[in-house]
Amino acid sequence: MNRALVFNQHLRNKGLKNTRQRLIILETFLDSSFHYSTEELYQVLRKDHPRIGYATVHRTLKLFTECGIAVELNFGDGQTRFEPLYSDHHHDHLVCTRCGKIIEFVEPRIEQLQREVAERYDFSVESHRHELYGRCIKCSQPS
Amino acid sequence: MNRALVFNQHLRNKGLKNTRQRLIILETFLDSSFHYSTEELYQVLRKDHPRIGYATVHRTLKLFTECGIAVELNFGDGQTRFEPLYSDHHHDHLVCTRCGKIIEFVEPRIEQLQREVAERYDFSVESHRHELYGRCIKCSQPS
DNA sequence: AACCAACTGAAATTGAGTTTCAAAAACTAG
DNA sequence: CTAGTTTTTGAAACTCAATTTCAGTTGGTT
Repeated sequence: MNRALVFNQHLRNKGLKNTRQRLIILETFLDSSFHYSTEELYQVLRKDHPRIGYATVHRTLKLFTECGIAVELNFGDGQTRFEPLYSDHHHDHLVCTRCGKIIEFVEPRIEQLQREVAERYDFSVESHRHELYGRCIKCSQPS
Repeated sequence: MNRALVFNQHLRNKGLKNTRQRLIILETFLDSSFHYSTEELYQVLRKDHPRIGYATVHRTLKLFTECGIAVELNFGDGQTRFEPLYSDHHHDHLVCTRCGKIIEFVEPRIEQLQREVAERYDFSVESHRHELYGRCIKCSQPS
């Protein structure tokens, strides 16, 4: 999946415009595998593009989510984070509560059990959230 | 586990006082299996106890969390919800995105796989969050 | 080139959560 | 029981991320 293309399609579909700011934000966002919050991405962009406003960053991240090239994540720190989707490959997260490091994991057997649980309750699943919080290896070393 | 007792212990331990408001909030909270947000519990309490303030409800729910008789949950609707803990029995949630219904589920095999995943990344888990979002049986019937 | 709808960025607004503060209530010691 | 001390309460103020507003700007279409 070419994410820039998907984004442009989305703009066209909705009669939106292809602006300089949106391009810059898209590139910066996709070039990183970091899980940015709006504020963090805004700060990064400000270095090279001081004229781009916070509201524009916010609105553009919402557009990314709308067209499926990003997902909103919430790790309970009071900030919504946005993760660029590199593929259709689903994964979940380990979140270090000390250093904030985020590790992605894939475990098909868990996915399968989720389907079983849903069936047990006649529930049709649209999405899920699964995060493990704790200490990454560095942060669990004795200091 | 007697939750009222645990709460009283907690108050004593921290040199806090046993007030009328705290007792009322505790009873109302435990008498329901509902997953209240602060606002919702406040509205319920207001019917019989119009003098109890929002801030008191908020602070009391925080106390419940501190002493372990409640947990904070966040289902992505912008409101923190509080779940009374009836036992030490861990469970996760199915959340209906249409009617808001919350179903609790237990699946030890998922818990086991979580431990395996954590081990794979040398990660020591402190807590986790696992929610499936979709339609409950009523909301997936053709209307 | 002209037009118009969409966009931008600064500032204002929203809303959940939290804190403040003066009056009230709960405990403690006498 | 009473006085004294500390915590609590509730209303209002504040915080902070998220969202909206709006006047001036830009994109892209004719």
